[in-house]
Formats: sequence, structure tokens, C-alpha cells
Amino acid sequence: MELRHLLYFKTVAEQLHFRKAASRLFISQPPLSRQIKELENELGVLLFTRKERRVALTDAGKYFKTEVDAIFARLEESKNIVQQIHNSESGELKIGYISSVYQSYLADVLIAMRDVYPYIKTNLFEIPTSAQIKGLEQGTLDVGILRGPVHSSQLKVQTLFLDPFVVVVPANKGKYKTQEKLAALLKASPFIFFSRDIAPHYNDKLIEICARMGFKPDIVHEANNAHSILQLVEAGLGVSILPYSLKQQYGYLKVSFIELKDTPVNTEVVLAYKQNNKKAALKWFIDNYHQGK
Amino acid sequence: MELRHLLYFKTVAEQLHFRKAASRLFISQPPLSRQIKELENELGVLLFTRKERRVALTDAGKYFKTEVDAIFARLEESKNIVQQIHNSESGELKIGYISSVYQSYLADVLIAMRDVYPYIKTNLFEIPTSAQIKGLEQGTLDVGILRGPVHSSQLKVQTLFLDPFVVVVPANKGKYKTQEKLAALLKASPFIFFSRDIAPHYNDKLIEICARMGFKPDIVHEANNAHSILQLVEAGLGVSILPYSLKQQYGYLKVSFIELKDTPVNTEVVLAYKQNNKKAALKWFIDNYHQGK
DNA sequence: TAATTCCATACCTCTAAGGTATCAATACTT
DNA sequence: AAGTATTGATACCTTAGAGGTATGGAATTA
Repeated sequence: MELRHLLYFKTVAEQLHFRKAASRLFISQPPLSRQIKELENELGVLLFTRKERRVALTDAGKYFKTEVDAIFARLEESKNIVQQIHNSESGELKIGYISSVYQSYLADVLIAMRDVYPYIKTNLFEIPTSAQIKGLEQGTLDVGILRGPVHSSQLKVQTLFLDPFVVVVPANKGKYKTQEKLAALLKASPFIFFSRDIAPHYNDKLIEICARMGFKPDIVHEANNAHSILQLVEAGLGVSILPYSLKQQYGYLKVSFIELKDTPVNTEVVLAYKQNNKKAALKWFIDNYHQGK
Repeated sequence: MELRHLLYFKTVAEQLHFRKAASRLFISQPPLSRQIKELENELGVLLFTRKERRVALTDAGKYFKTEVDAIFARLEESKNIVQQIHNSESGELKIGYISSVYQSYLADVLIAMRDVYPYIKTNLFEIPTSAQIKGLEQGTLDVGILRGPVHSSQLKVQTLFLDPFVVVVPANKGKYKTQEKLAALLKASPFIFFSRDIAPHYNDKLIEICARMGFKPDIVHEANNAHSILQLVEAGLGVSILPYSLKQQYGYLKVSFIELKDTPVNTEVVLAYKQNNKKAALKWFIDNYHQGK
């Protein structure tokens, strides 16, 4: 007995007509007749009566039809689920991250993940917060490491860490005895900021910080990633205010990271994902990505 | 995909060793390897990892194993049940009956049954009450039409009808004006009875009847079926006392059936069967056999 | 280090699935 | 009532695919 026999039986049971059933099965009628007879012989059970050119199910045949239907249904469901399991563990995980993310740590986490899910493929997208939010909502990203706050009812958000701001100036201008002197310097300097487009609330924070220090920033350059901003500061084009976590990753640049005192303004780095995304690898990633904790 | 693929997968999943699994399946290892690969290709899912000569199930494979086990279990159960349905409707019904049963009516019932269960085969056994009880208990009979009482905890018993006794005498001696004269005749006559072996309580009843009439019967002949007894009476070898229902079937014989007055002694004809016998045809027979009702 | 064992692949044989032709019996149409 | 059409079953034929042996590459075991 093979699934072919069961499928042939099921189709004849539905049609109660061998030639029509054969047509549905894309075979001719004689092999169908033989295969049904073979099934009946193997079971030792008459499934159909053939009476005067009419076919009917016997009681045994009626029962068997319901069972065969259930078996096919379960097999199809199993095939679907097995494919889902396979894909969630061997498909793709699309990860967005902001440029300030410490990529060495991210790489370590991904290496550990491949031990658990050897067949997974990860796609990394260094894109800004606003693009990540859009991508997560549209399903083109599975998870994002981005700056909060994130206002989206579709997304689950959990805080990784609070990231205080620091002033970044060229290395040769790195020492100030008082916050007042620092403020005076900043007031007199051109500023290099992130583009407003890519970090909706980020600029507001920076302007708030400057206001607290008693001046309005003179933003003469914009860039769309942290590395570019830091390089411009190093080159002497201006100063900036960036998250402290960047020091961890770009400490080798000839710039100074100056902590701000008396300025309780932070930024929040968060992990965001869609609640209904059930990929096993995603769950693992969320449970195991702890930067800042 | 065929059941063969699922069986091969299931066996490899159990053995985690292709050569051992192949041996269990009575095939060699290369076709097994190919069939598993074919299944994985069709599903688009890796079910096993092959790592350094070791085979392990993937998560998808583990899930699929439980599903395939359930599918095989349901298929086996379905095959069993379909065979039971087939057999209960197309197997055999073994019917025991006592010789006094009106066979024409029994035949009518069996003809009607074949309309409902066209594939059923009936085996009829004209055997005495004691043999029927034994056969029902041992399962060599499905149902019996026999004389009560039946004392067996294994058997379900239902009364068909009460069968009063009649005196049977040769036709030329058939008219008696009084029971006294009849008694006198019987006292002077030889008796032909059923063998004691075949009807345990029957003889007791007859002796009770004779005692009520004031004499002890002179039993000079024994026979094991009603027809023989009636023929011996017709031939003039003696008289007998038999159930009234026999008149219905043997009225053509040249004997007289004389009803006994003032003798409240009956025999009971019953239907008996095992309670746990679930054959559909048996149920139909019990519901539809109404002789005497 | 050599022998053994594992699963995968190449190549071969032959069984059985599916084809066409046709039959007997019945239903349907004229 | 006769002719035609249709049904499922069976005979005979072709070839796809299941299972065989031989062998390879890689790892384990002795």
C-alpha cells in the first residue's frame, strides 16, 4: 500500500466514477481500476460495489474514506509545519542596526547563533532608526537595534541600554577645566550632526542639551552615519555630540569624548521586532543579544 | 512522496544509522540513502544532519518523526477497523437452531438479511440445546435458537415464545373425548422421547407432565431430532409429547397433535448470543428474528 | 598507520506503474 | 426494439523508477 493507492481511492470515492477520477488523477482508467483492486486485495476488504455500471462505497469504504481524508489532512499540515520549522531555523534572519552599534559584539552573537542554528543565513542592514521602523513594520526586517523611543503598535520594543551623550572634539582640543569653558568653546564652533531625517528624536535631544548649556548649536554639516561624523570631527571641521557607546568602537580615532555633567539627557538603544514573528532564530537572538546589559 | 518514503524516514529516525535501518527494511543501504534524499528534496527540508559519519535528526526531522508515527498509527488502526467492518458485514454468521425451529421462517429472515448485507455468509447448524450452549460459549456459534432455560453468565438470552406441549399420536388414534381416556391410552403406550443428552431440562418437563396425568411414561425409543420422532409416531411405534410449534412445520404427517388441558407446563424457545459479539449482521438478526412474536 | 566503517554516488537490472486495445454488460437515445 | 454510447475489467506492451552491486571520500577504530 502506498499513498498513491490512498489518493486513488479517495478520488474514486469522491467521484464514484472511475473514468472521471482517472481524469482528475491524470492517468487513464485501466491502471486506476487495477490500483483500486490491488488496494482492496491487500486490505482484504471490498471498498466499492460495482453494480451495473454504477459505483458505490461500501460501509467499510465509507469509513475508510473519512480516515484517509484525515490522514491526508494531517500529512499536509505536517509538511507545512516541517517546512516552517526548517525555514525558521535555516531560513534568513534580517537584522537592522544603527551605525553606533558595537559590531564586534553583534558578530560574536551571530557566531554563537550559528552553533545553535547551523543553517541560518543572516542579513545585516546598517540603516537608520526611521528606516528600521519602516522595515520592521513592512516585514523586510526581522529585528532591529535602533534608538528609542519607538512609537509603533505593531512592534515589540525592549530597552538594551541607556546611552548618555558626550561631546566629541578634535583630540588637540580635548581638555577643559570647567563646563563653562566647554560651553564657550561649543558656542563658538561649527556643529556636525546626524541628518534629521534618519533619527527623528535625536536632533531634539541634542538641541535640548545645547539649550541647557546656554547656546544654540551652529549646525553646518550633516552626515548619515556615526563614522563619517567622527572622521569629520577628527579632521577639524567641527564638533559634535554623540552617544557615549561610540567611544567603545571608535576609540582609536584622534578625537576626545568629553562627558557632560549636570545634563540628565540620555538616548535609549532598543531591540524591536514584530510580535507575530515566530522564527525560532529570532527568539534565540532576542534572548541572547545583551549589549549594554 | 509515498508511504515507502515515510517508512524509510521513520526507520532511519529510529536507528540513526543508515545501514542498520536498511537491514530492518530488507533493502541495501544505497537505495535507502537515495530515498531519504528524495524525501528531503521533495519537502525542501533537511530531516537529518550527516556529520562525521553520525546521523542526527534536525528539529524539523524530530517534529516530522512524531507526525509520521501518528500517521502510521492511524493508518494501522483504520485498516483494522475497516477489516472489522468488512467482516462484520461480509464475514460469517454461524447460527445454531433446534430441530423444532420452523425453518421456512428462518429462511425468510436470512433472505431478508442478504438484502441488507449482500456479502454475508451464513452457516446453519441444526444441533441440540446443550451443544448450542457450548458452541455459543466457545465462539463457534454466533447465535442460537434453542430451548430455555439457559444458565450461562456469558450469554445474553431473550425469549422468543412459550411453546406448550402437545401429545402426538398416530392419526388413527387421534380422537379422545376426555383427558382421562387420553391418559389411559398414554399409560398403555410405549413412548418415544428426545435423548436426555441433547435437551437437559426437556425430559424433566415431560416426566412432570406424565406425573400430573397420573402415570409414568414407558420410554422405549429415543431420537435426537423432532422429525425422526414424528416419523416413528406416524409409523405406529409409539406416542410422544412434543412442543406445539412442531405442528406448524410437520402438519403434513399423519399424526394428531392433541392439546393438553389443565397442564400448565410449557417450554420456552429463546435466542441466545454472547454479549461481546459486535457483528453488525448479528445485531440485525437479533432485531429481526421474531418467530412466535 | 592500516583496516574498517560510514553515507553518497555511478552504473546496471528488472519489476511494476501506466499506456492502448478491447471485452462484456448495461444505460441511454432514437 | 434496435443501435449507439459508456462503464469497469482484463490482456498485452513499454519504460520509469526502485533496488541491486561497485566504489569513492572521509572519519573512526584497532
